[in-house]
Amino acid sequence: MTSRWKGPKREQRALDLWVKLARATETVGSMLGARLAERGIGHTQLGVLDALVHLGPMPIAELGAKLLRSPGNMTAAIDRLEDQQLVERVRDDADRRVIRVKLTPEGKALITDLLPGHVTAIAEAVSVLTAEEQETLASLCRKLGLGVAGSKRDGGTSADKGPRKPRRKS
Amino acid sequence: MTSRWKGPKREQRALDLWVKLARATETVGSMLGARLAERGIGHTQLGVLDALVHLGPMPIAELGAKLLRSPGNMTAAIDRLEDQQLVERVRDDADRRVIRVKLTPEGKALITDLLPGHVTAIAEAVSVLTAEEQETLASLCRKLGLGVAGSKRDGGTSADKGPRKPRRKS
DNA sequence: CACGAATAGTTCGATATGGAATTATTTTTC
DNA sequence: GAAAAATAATTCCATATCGAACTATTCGTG
Repeated sequence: MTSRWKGPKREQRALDLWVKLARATETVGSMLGARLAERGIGHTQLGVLDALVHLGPMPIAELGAKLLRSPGNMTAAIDRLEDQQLVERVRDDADRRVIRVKLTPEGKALITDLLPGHVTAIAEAVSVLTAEEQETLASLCRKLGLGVAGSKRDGGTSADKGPRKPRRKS
Repeated sequence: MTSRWKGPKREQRALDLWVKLARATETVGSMLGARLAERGIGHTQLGVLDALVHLGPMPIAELGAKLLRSPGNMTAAIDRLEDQQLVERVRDDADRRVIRVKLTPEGKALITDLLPGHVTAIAEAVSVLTAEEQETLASLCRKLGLGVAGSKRDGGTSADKGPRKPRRKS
């Protein structure tokens, strides 16, 4: 989008970068997504299963923080996993507000079965780049991601934090 | 997701790259999305308005091809733009199957007003990288995107093309 | 020229996602 | 210790997105 921007070179460069970055991510992402869809799970659900198998049962909020997803989204994602009997919700006795999400044997079996192929697919997708290029790309992405996320935390020009969301027409 | 993968180095590298690429894109994308949301439009809708203002009225299918979106998605996106009176549908007389999407004066005003700030936001977001880094990143993303998209076109191991979508449990 | 294939859009059902309001349960503060 | 503030999760609403089925129209071929 927004091709041929007739602004300063600095903006042309930024725009060009953003278009290519978004395209590449979307292309790889939808390819991986197609694989996962065959097993009936999405990116976020994979993330949940992966976190659970590697780190053990954990509260929903913690999963949300790790995967950068909203609470409502996590509830929905876990609902679907629960529908498929891949995870179960376990109320925490110490703090009864929290619910720990736990892999079922089926869930564990699925993620164990799925991960190797998923990683292989990623490796294949990025194999158009040399090892060195991959490392360069990863490093630049890291810098970019951290930079943007960091400046988002404090870079605001207005110092207040009150809710100021204009409600769109119903 | 899928941190600490204990596979071959090649896969570790690929996984690390994918995680960082996806994160960076998502971070920048949601930041830009927040800006656009204040004006009531999403990424795809911006893409539509942008294409129309730069290239003139065009059929829905053409927009879909440019923006890599499904037909159904385009219909929905244009519905919303039409609700806001930013575009209008014009039936083509020569070929009555096609509908040309056309900017309204309001739509033209909005996109004209919106683009400069959008590009500035992108430039700010990527400003953590030097000009050279931006160019390197863009070039690697281009190579990656083209490589994956290209191999997707022919890389299939099975030569048939029949519909073989296993229907998930309703 | 009629019929079947192709093409443009839409509709429908499902998942994905965020944000605001709500409920339940702590924790904090006076 | 009770009211207030904070926190965990859910619910509700709107948008986003895809794929498959469907409708309308055009094209291609015998």
